[in-house]
Amino acid sequence: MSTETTASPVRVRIAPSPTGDPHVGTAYIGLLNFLYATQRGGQFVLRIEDTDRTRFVPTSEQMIFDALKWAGLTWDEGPDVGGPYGPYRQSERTEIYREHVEILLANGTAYRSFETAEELEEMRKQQIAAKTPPRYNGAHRHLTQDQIVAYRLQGRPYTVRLKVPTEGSTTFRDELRGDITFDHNNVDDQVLMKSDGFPTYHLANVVDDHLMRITDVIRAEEWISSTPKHVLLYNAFGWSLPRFWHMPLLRNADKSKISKRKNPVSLIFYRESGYLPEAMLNFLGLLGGGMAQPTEEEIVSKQLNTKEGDIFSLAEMIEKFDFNRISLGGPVFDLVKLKWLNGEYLRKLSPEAFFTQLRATIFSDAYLQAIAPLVQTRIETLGQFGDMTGFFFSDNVLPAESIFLPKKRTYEETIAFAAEQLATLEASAWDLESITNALKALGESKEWSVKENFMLLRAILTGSTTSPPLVESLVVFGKARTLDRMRRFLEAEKKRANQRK
RNA sequence: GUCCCCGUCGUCCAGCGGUUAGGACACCGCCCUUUCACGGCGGUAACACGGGUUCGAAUCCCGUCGGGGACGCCA
Repeated sequence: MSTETTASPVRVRIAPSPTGDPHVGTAYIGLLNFLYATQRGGQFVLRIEDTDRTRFVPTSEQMIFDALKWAGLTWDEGPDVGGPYGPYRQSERTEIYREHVEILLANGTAYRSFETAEELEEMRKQQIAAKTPPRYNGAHRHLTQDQIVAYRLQGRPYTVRLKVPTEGSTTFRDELRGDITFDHNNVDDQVLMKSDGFPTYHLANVVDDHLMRITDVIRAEEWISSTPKHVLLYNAFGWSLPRFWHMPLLRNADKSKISKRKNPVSLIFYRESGYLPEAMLNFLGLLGGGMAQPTEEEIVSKQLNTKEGDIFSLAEMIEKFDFNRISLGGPVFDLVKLKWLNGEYLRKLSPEAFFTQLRATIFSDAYLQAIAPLVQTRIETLGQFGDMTGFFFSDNVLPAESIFLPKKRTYEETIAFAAEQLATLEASAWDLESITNALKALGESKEWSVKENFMLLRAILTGSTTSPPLVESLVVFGKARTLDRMRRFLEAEKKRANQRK
């Protein structure tokens, strides 16, 4: 693969979107970018891609910073630390994108498109029904100047689309896979600027990568099929291309792209559940190859236990991780192996350090202080504290059917309702009032009494019919762990139901 | 459906034309042990299939099949 050195220093970036909890995939790609830059004495940039106002979550950006720092990754430039190529938040760069869209409009590589979202949706539906590839039909590619002026005078909203050539193809080099070619009739006229004036990923990404002097785009494999659009954009601006490295996608056990339905994907979850960042990083470094296994001689000379080949620090990854070793099959994110690794790290700690870890996370003063008031009014001896709060400190809480099933409900409707509760909590802000209101609204719409509603959730969360106040407990236990517990409950019941059949 | 990517034990990796196909997790057994875990020892288990190329193919080529991704005014 390419080993040529460029005159310019290596600059890479990760570009997460603040749309929810920081994702384990962001940490994975972040680690890879970090390693690549560090190994080459380059810079690692963090850019926040917050151009989708409909999915924007205000607390998310800070969580991304915190989670990446927790994992042990640091960046040289970013919204929080600044840098010479800022701003590093795309919502603060809209003027830049607007100027660049004008360039494309002027040189004829982009055009205005006046269809509404509804019209396009209708078109897509018809195409899918007709089993043809859903693609923009190019209706407004050749509007006359008069028509465009007329539409604009009417105040009709418009998007700006990339004018993909009708003939020919685009070939680009993927550093891991070699040349990849896309025929232009398989490349859609991508929207570059939405009617709200915000750019789409494709435009913002290319413009920013160029302006921020990014030399290597290291991102997930899911971007391969939009890379020709990006290449066309670089060409339209007359810019030179960065190198593209598409990393294999993390997978669920069934090989589909990793998703929160089938795996805990929130880094917050791992932090709050007591995973060590070193173990997480080590595990991510294991996925996709990259780290050479020790040779037989090394095992002998360094007296390595064979399993030590799987255990390595960030420093060792910086030293040894080799991008040309990466294997292209999407690795399954295997929680079982992560847990084993985490256990290895935990056991290696000195007793003092282990205790410190415990006190910093699962038995932190803050956590205990939040829990204490929930039991004080109902406690008789301090010794009962554990009895009343065990579920806060346990990982495996699975209620028996006799506990969770309401008297007047069937098993099926109960499981269905629990799934609704999960969806509701997932969408809810994590405070007493929001959760209470969301849960009650759900109960009303499905005609579940408050009692049935809350008792079911209580059973899932605590494994018991008695507990400290439910919603207060939820708040303290945290969103990430609550959702995980509910998903595990649902998963366990699904398995149980299948076995009964 | 169309395009693109991928294909070694259940899972994660080794293997780069000649290996009894190796290691780790998981699983099973034995040892250690008052229990459980840790630790130690051992075991089950894979080159998707079919054609080439070659003296020789897990390794190179082609096809088939299988898996995945993309096809949004999401990223």
